[in-house]
Amino acid sequence: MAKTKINIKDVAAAANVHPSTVSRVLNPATRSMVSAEVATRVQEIAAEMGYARSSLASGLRTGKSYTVGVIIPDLCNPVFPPVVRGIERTLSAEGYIALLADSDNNPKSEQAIFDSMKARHIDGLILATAHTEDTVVLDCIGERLPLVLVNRTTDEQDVNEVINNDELGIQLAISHLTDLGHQRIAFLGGPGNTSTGKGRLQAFEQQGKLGKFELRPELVYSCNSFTEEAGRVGMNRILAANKSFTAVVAANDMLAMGCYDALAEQGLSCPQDVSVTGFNDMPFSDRLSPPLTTLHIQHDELGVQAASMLLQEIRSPGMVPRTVTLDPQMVIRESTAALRT
Amino acid sequence: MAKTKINIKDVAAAANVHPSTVSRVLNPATRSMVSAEVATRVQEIAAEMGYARSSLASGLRTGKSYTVGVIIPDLCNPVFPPVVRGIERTLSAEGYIALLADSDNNPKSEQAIFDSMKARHIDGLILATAHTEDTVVLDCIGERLPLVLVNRTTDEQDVNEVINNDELGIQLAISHLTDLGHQRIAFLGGPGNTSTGKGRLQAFEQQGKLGKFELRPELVYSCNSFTEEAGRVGMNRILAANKSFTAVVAANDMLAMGCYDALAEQGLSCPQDVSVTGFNDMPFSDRLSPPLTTLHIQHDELGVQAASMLLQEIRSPGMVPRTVTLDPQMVIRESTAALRT
DNA sequence: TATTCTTATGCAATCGTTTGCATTAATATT
DNA sequence: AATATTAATGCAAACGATTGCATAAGAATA
Repeated sequence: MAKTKINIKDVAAAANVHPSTVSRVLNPATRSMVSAEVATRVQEIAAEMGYARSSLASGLRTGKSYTVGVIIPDLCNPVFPPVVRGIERTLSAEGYIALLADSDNNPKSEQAIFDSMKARHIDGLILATAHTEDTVVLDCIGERLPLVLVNRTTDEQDVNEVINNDELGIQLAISHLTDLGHQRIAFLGGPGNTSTGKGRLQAFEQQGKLGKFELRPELVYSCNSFTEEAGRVGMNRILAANKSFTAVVAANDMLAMGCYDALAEQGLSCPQDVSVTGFNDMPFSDRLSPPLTTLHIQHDELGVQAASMLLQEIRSPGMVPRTVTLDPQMVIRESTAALRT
Repeated sequence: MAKTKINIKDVAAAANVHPSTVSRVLNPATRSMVSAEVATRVQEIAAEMGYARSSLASGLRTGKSYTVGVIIPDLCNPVFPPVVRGIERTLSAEGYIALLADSDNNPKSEQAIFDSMKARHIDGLILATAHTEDTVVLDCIGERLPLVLVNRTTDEQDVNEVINNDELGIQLAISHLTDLGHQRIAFLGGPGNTSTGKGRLQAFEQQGKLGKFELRPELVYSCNSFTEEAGRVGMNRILAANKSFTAVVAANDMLAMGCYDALAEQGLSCPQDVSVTGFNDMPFSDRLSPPLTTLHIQHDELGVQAASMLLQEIRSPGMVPRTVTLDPQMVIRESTAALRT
C-alpha cells in the first residue's frame, strides 16, 4: 500500500518517456512543445498515479515557490480576518498560497517571522504591520523582494501600498460630530510609529487648525497600541486631565471599545454624556452596546487589491510603485447623538 | 550591491572549508563533529555574510520542510484567531511555520487547499474543519502524514485530536437553565456533518431523555452552518413551529447571535422572554447585548496542545493516537435569567 | 618504530524538477 | 535525390543543502 510518494520519474517510466517530457506536459507554458498524443497519455497516467509535483524541488530549480508571506499585527482584531480572506482568495485563484503569521504587534517577532519566511523562498510579502520606520520594509527593498503594504504604510517612499484614506475618514467623523453640535472633541489615538496612528492624529489636528472644532491639546492622547486595554487606559488619562469634552474620536474600533469601558468606569454614558466614533467598522462593531458609529473600510477589497498588486509585481518586477487609496464610509449607529443643549 | 542571494558554497569559500563543514556547523545536531575553532569561524563568517539556509533545498534533501498546514473553517469566526495564535506560537518556538488557510466551510476548497499544501511538503497538518466523514483525514492517514484535529473531530477512529468536552458543556448549560427554573428548552444546533453539531445535539437529547428538562422534537433544529444568518433562520423556524419555550441552548455563539436577531424580529426580548446560552465564549461574546451566557472553551490552549501534539507526532511518527479533551467552563452573563413565574 | 584508533574534514551522490542543448526523425525546399 | 528546416524528444547539468563514506593527520598503544 501507501508506497513512497511517486515522482516525475515514476510517471515518466510508466509512460515510457523521459522525465523532461513529463515536466513539459505538466507545465501549461511548455505543453505545446510536445505532441498532443504523448501529452494526453502522460496526463492520463499522471492523474491515474496521483502524481503531484513537488513544489519544493520545482521551487529550488526555478526560484519561485508560489508561496507568499502575510504578516498581520494581531489576528484577534476582527478587522484583519476579512482582509486575510480577501488576500487568500485572490492568491489561491492564481495557484499561490499564504504563509500567514501574527506578529503580535512586536517588531522583533516581525523580523523573526520575516527571516523564517525568507528562508522558505517566498515570492513576495504582504505586510499589514508596517511601522513608520520598518526594517522589514527596508530589507525587502534591498533584496528586491516584491512587497505590498496593506492598511498601514511606512515613511519610506516608493513602496506598493493599499491603504485607507485616513484623512477623509477623520474629516467625515468630525463633520458628523460637529453636525450634531459637538465642539469640544477629544482624540484617542494610536501608536505614533504606525501610519494609522500618526496619520489619523495629523488629520484630526489639521481639522482643528482649520477651525472645524475646538482643538485642545489636553484632549488628545496617543495610546501605545491598538487594543481595548490601551484605549481604556488612554481614555482614563484624558478624563483625568479634562472632562469638558462631549465627544471622542477614536483612531480605531478597539480603542473605541476601551473608551466605552473607561466612560462606564467614570459613570458616564454613551451617547448621552459623550459621543464616540471609531474607525474600521470591524465585524461586531455593530453589536457593541451601543452599536458603534464608525468608518467603514473595505476590508475584503483591501485584501484583494493588495494580493493582486503583489501578483503583478511578482510577474513583472520593477514596476513603478503604486499607492491605491480606498475611501472609507461613515456608518452612523448609536454611539453618537446630538449635543444636549 | 544586493548581489544575488548567498549560499552555503559562498560561505564555505569565504571560510576556506568545504560546504559540508558549513552545513555541519550550522546544524546544532552535527556541530559537535567539527572542531570548535572552525565552528566559530564559520559561524562568524556566515553571520557576517548574512547567510540563511534555503529551506527549500534543505527540505528537498531531508524530506522535512519545517512547515505545517493549518486549515480553519472560517477565520472570521472569532473563536479561531486565538487558537491559531496558540498554534503559531508553539510552532514557531520550535522553528516551524504555518501555512494557514481558510476553507470557507467548503469541503471542496478544503481538499484543494490540502493538495496545495501537500505539494509544498508540509510535515504535518492541523485541521479545524474536520467533518464526520472527511476525505482529507482519510488522505492523511493513508499517506501517514502527521495529523491533529482540533476543536472538531471525525468518525474515523485512531486520530490525534484536541477537542472540547461538548457533553459536559451541554450538561452545564442545561443545569444552569433548569436551576433558573426553565423546563421548556429549545435547541439550535449546528450542521450534522460536524462533530460539534452532532455531539452537542446528542448531548442535548441525552439530557432530555434523562428527564432533566422537557424535550420536545419540534423545539430542536439543526442549522446548516455555524453562522449568524443560519442561526437567525433556524430560530425563526423554531418560533414558527412552537413558541412555548422559555430558553434556548445554541450550539455556538454565532448561532446564538442569530438567535438574538430572530427573537428581536418577533418582538421577544432576551432574557426577559427567552433565555439564551451559547457555546465557545468567543471573543466579543461579552460585548453583545445582552452579554452572552456561554461556555468558555480554552481557545489558546486548544491551539497549544494541538501544535505540540503534532510536533511530537512529527518527531516520533507512529505513536498511538491520543485524544486530549479540554473541559469547558460555564460563564454566566446576562442572556439568561430566572423563569418568570 | 610500527600499528591502531580517534578526530576532523573533504568527497560525491542524492533529493525532484526544470531547461538549454543535442539528437533524431519527419517534412519541406531546391 | 540531396539538403535545409522543423518538430518532438532525450540528455545532462543545474538549483542548494545534507550525509554516508573515505581520507588525512595526529594521538595513543604495543
